[in-house]
Amino acid sequence: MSAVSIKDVAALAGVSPGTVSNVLNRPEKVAGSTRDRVEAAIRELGFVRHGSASSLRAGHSRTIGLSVIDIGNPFFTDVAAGVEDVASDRGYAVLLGNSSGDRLKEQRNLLVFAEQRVRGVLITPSDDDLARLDRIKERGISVVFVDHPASRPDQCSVAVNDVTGGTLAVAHLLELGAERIAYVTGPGTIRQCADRRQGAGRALAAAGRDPGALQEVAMPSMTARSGQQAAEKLLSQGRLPDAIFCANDLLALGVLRGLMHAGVRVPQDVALIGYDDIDFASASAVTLSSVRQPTHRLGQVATELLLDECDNPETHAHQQIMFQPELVIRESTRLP
Amino acid sequence: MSAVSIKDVAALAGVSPGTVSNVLNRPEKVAGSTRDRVEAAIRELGFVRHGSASSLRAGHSRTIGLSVIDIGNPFFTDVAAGVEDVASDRGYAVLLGNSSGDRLKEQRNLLVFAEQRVRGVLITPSDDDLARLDRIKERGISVVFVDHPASRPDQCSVAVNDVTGGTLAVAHLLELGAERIAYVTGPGTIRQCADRRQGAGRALAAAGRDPGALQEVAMPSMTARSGQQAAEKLLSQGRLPDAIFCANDLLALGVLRGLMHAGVRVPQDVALIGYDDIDFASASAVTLSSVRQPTHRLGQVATELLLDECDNPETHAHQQIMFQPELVIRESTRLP
DNA sequence: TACTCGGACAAAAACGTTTTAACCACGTTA
DNA sequence: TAACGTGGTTAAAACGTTTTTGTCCGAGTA
Repeated sequence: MSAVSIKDVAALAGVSPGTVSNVLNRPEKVAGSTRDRVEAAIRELGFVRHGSASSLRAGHSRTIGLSVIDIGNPFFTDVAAGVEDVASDRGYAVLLGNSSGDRLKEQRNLLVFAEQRVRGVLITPSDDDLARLDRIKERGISVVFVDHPASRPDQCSVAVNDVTGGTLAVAHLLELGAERIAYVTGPGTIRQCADRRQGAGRALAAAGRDPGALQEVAMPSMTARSGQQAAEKLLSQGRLPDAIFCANDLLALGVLRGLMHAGVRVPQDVALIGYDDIDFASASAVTLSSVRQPTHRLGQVATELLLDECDNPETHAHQQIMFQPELVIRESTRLP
Repeated sequence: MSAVSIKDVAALAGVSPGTVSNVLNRPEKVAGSTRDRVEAAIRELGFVRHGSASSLRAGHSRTIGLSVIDIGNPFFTDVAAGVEDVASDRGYAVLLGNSSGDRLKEQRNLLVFAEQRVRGVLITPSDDDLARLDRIKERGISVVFVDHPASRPDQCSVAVNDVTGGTLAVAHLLELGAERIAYVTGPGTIRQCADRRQGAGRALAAAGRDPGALQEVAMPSMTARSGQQAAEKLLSQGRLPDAIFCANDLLALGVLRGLMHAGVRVPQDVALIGYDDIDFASASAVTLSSVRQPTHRLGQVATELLLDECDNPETHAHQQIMFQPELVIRESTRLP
């Protein structure tokens, strides 16, 4: 049993418990010689601080909560890795919550976070219901949005400009000479999908076309399976488009597979571009052009903002950071 | 601020704090009418228990630690999802630690877990150094191995029989009539790779062949990139094998891409099989045959074992559970 | 010499829960 | 009638830190 407490350390070092606490938390406040003695005692006894006791008294823990929509999506996995990176560096632990897009589960996760008195919460909200998050903030827990721009100036957020991304993708397709373009997307309620669609419209307008002239195929989920179904749908509708823009890479990989199955050549017959630039985009049989997001960075920066807000509440200025996406051209839009 | 404590609830309900604690933890010990009153007060005040105070006094938290080798690998992601599932169901929070295969990081994560006084730890150990884990167990923290059979009877583990898996894969290739088979694998120190190799040898022996007659290509990492390099290596060595067995799907996807690039047809020219059956295996241009592991289940069962060990220490019997893998045949080994 | 000042540490009170022992009223049993 | 449970509740003592206040001692100042 881990019976060794700060008192044991204090006794061994011949100081008071308060002094041990000081070397732990404000080493500069204690004289060098005593500090050495205490540190030696800590090592000798294998003391590790009791986080619960610490946060009970201090009023806050060294833990942050991360709530994502789908831990199975490589996009969120990359974000999580970025979060874990900097949190772990700063000695913070990460509490993981996976909502699976379910509001109830998200709610329950937030409750668990509240019980654990996390220092702050990183969340990719599954919808725009902010009242729920206000209840968290009333508890003095900071909240930072990830991959979702905050609509209010009283909180931080980190996102990537999806409108720009949509423009980049479709402008690229237009440059290839595409006349008829299809947009394979997820549910219309998803902000990312809508923003990317809007960006696509801008690219069309900039080329002197009708911004609405996009054949839209909306699927209920954004998985490879849905992508393949979308391809079948397109194939059954007679004349294929010249180019297809997919709202994420999973959809695009599915579309790619559906097309190849039908003997349609990519990019010779149809050009194809995805979104996210997940690792598998460059590993598919025909490597996938995509719109890259600084995913890992997203997680890192969000965590840094959160920890800054926690550690320097008075000087902290809320920021809504918007990254810019980047076009990645690979075989699926490169004519031989 | 979340100033509402158990005392406030007690005051409003007209009972003592101890009674509130009882309705929270042993509802059956308190009379129905008082219970109702207390629960009403809890709802009215929006009280949420202070986890730190609770675990400080109770001596244990409602938190478990999960340490994985690579959160970017879909295999581990699936495991994590399974863990999160049952932990969340039982009201436990999951602390995530990503070791990236780095022993130091793994060490640091375990320290953080110890500080948080987690109830137990789920870990896919990156090596067989058990002394480190003994230090954790001395602290009264239970440890369950995930995807790694425990070598000692004093702890639980959940794993999948990799020897069987290797046998399944190679027996299948032999049935297809393969004469010359290659094994593309990761570092030899990884137990999974070695076990799968051993299984492959058994299949060869069972077919009356030399168990060593396998062309081995060992790569430093088990990613798609490495797989592609492996394919290039095979291509440069002159005559290709009839069939290739890869130690995981990421490698296989890379090999597939490398072969297709060189105009080699799969499965007509070379049959290909991977391992893990990650989602992307069925989404690639040529769908990938693979050896399926009950990944999600692995995470679920491991968590159930851990929580059982924590909640019923006296009746708990340590178990080393070994699941059986399953062959999944897709296009990459299916002759037209 | 008397005084202040500041650095280094100690003592003790708090943080919000859980848990133990004590208590009380009220039937049941001898 | 007296002793004895018994179910329901309370009071109070923990749990291991952090933080505030206080004390001590020696150096610097007048």
